[in-house]
Parts: sequence; C-alpha cells; structure tokens
Amino acid sequence: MRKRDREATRARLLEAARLRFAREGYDGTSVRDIAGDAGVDAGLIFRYFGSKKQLFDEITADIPADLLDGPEEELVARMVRSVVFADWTRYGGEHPLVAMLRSSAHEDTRQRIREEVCTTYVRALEDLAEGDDAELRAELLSAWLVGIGILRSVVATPALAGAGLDDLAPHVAAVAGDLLGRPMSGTSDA
Amino acid sequence: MRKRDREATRARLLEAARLRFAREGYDGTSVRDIAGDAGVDAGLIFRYFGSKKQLFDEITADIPADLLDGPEEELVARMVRSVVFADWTRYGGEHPLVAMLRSSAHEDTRQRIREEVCTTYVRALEDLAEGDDAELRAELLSAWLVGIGILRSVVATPALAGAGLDDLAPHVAAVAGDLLGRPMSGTSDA
DNA sequence: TCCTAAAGTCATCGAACGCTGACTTGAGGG
DNA sequence: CCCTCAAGTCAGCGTTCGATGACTTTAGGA
Repeated sequence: MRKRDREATRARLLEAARLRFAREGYDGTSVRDIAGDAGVDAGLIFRYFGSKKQLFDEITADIPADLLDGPEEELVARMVRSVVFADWTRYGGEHPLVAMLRSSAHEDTRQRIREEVCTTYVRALEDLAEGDDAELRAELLSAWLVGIGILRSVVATPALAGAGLDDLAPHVAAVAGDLLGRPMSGTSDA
Repeated sequence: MRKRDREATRARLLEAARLRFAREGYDGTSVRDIAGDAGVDAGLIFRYFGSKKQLFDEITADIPADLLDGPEEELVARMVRSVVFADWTRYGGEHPLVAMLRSSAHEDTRQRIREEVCTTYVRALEDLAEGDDAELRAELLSAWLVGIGILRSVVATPALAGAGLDDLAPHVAAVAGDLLGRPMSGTSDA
C-alpha cells in the first residue's frame, strides 16, 4: 500500500486531471478516469476538491507563463517559443490555452481563456504597439499565435507540424514587426 | 400533430444537431437534446442516422465553402469575410471549423478538420505563394484566419469581437501580401 | 498501548447516457 | 372501407455519470 500522504495524493489527482482535461476535454473526462490514472479512489476527488468542476477550476487557475522577463524586442520570439517548443507534456503536449479550447462549450472556460489571453498576451503586445488601434493589432498577433498552436498540435497540418523554431521565427518576426510598427527579433536566447 | 414527412423530420434533426454540436460539442450534446430541439422522439435519430456518431459525421461532412470563385488577389479578403462576417447562425454563430474544435478530443474530428483546412484553405493559398516553403507560409496564413475566428467568437477578446471588416481587412491584406510574396487586395466585392 | 483524527476505500444513490424493439398512428392504394 | 407499410412514439434496457456517506486502515501523540 502507498504511503498515506494527503498532499502527494492531491498532487497526483491534479496531475492526472490536468492531462485528462487537456486531452479529452471537460465533458469527455470522468472523475473515475482521473482517479484511475492517479491510482486512488474517485471519492477523494470530492473530499479534496469538492466537485469535478472545482477540480477543473483549480487546474485552469494556474497556467504557467514566463514571458515577462527578457528584452522587449524578443517578446514575440519568446511567445513563439512558448507556443511551439515549450514542454507542455503535462497538458497533453499542447499549450494549455489550446487544450482549454476543447472545453470551450462552457462559458466559464471561455471567460478563463479570455482573461488569460488578454492579461498575458494582448496586454504585453499592446505595450509594444504604436498607434490608436494598438489593442486590435495586439489581438491580431495573439490570434496568430493561438492559430499556430492549434494548427500545429490539434489539426496537425503537415508543414506546421514538422516545422522547427528556425522555420517559424523569421516569418513571425517579420509579420510582428510589421503589425506592431517596430522591428522584432526573430530569436531569443531563453 | 405534425405532418408525417420523413425528409422534413430528418432535416429538422440535422438542423438541431448542427446547432447543438457546434455550441456544446459532441460530448456535451445528448441525443435527447437534439430530438427535443427538433420536437421529435430521440428514437428517430437511430432510425434515420444509425447512431449519434453517424449523425455527427453527416453534419461535419458537408461544410459549406464558397471561396473558389473570384479573382485570385481577392482570395484572402474572401477568406476573412467568410471567417468573420459570413452568417454562421446555423453553426451557433461561429465558423464550423472553429465550432468543430470543441469536439477535437476525438481523433476522427481532428482528421476531418485537417482535411477541411488543408483542402480548402492551405491548398488555395499555397497556389498563390511563391518559393520553396510555400506550404508553410500558406499554413501560417491559415493559422491566422483560424486564430482570428477563435479570438473573435470563442474567446471574444474586446477589440476583435467589436472589429468590423473594414478594421481587419487592411491588416490582413498587408500581412498576407508579405507572407505570400505578392500583393493582396483588402476588399472583395462579394 | 490505546485512542483519535485523518487518509483512503467501498457500496450505492438517483439521474442521465446511448440505444433497442415493441408498439401506435396515419396516409395512400386496392 | 380496409389493409398495408412506413412514420413516429414509448417504455425500458444496460451502462455510466457525479456525488454521498458509512466504513476501514493507518500514523502519531498521550
């Protein structure tokens, strides 16, 4: 028998739920699936998290984002790296925002995605843009990153799925520079 | 009592299912929901379509696409118009491809999206692009259109959700021209 | 060594799921 | 008019869902 450790079990449930929710979506995931993956009884989910929904909320509340630190002109490059080459195995191999779209039938989820996109992507890009429609251009660039993530991992179109960072970075940097009205670096040292 | 009309009832079920699947996703939609919307008994779904899955397949098999006819240089403008301003009320107000992403937990659905994206979007753009990585640049542009559709209707970021065709077309045309290596018109007379 | 609080298990609930087959109803031809 | 066949209905199958609460097991302090 496994050692009795509340925190460790909670963490195992979170880990399993993160993967299941990302891969199969909220409606496609059952609490028995999650508990089975974690190797514990399904009742613990309700003991520790209250409900399936609260477990989902706890997972979607802490999406890692490490885009803030680094030179401004490399921000877009860091975003591409994050979307395309970061290690998202804990989220089923996709960027968590992309995975969350699978649960976007629920308004709660759409709102969480909106907050995440606006606060960590649009706002950061908006500060780099110039002109009166800076927000729109920042959102257009965010849309592109989201779209690239989707076509790469969900749709898996041949060229994008096989593309490397070096293939993408120049194109993205060029368009980003054009869209933001200032030059962008295609590489980042992160 | 409603008139007995096999084809009309089948059409009502298809209409209701299209809306439900688009809004709530495959897993979030029950056959009783669909039948209830159509005002008929759920048993007819199995009589007419065999299974819930076959009903879903029949719906996703015929996604309208009217991008082919018109001048080449207006193709991108037509795509933007299709993604952003076409009337997709039958699909819950979103482009059917965007709505299908809600059911992307199933590999079958991902494959159908891939076919649709590649055959009607990437291929059409690829023919316009020049150079050896034409396919990649065509997919990058497709990714942008998909991302715009998602941020507009699913995520509903403020600027994009409120943007009109006139706000978007110039930016898209500029980037598309840059990405494809040839000038693109920002407007279409369609 | 007991006792207790907590960690984990288990049986089971009511509701909803996809799906089936027997049934009822109604329109059209003889 | 009535018979037939298909359209439509209905009760219910077996299963799975989220959730509950009583139960058993273990760790650790008195």
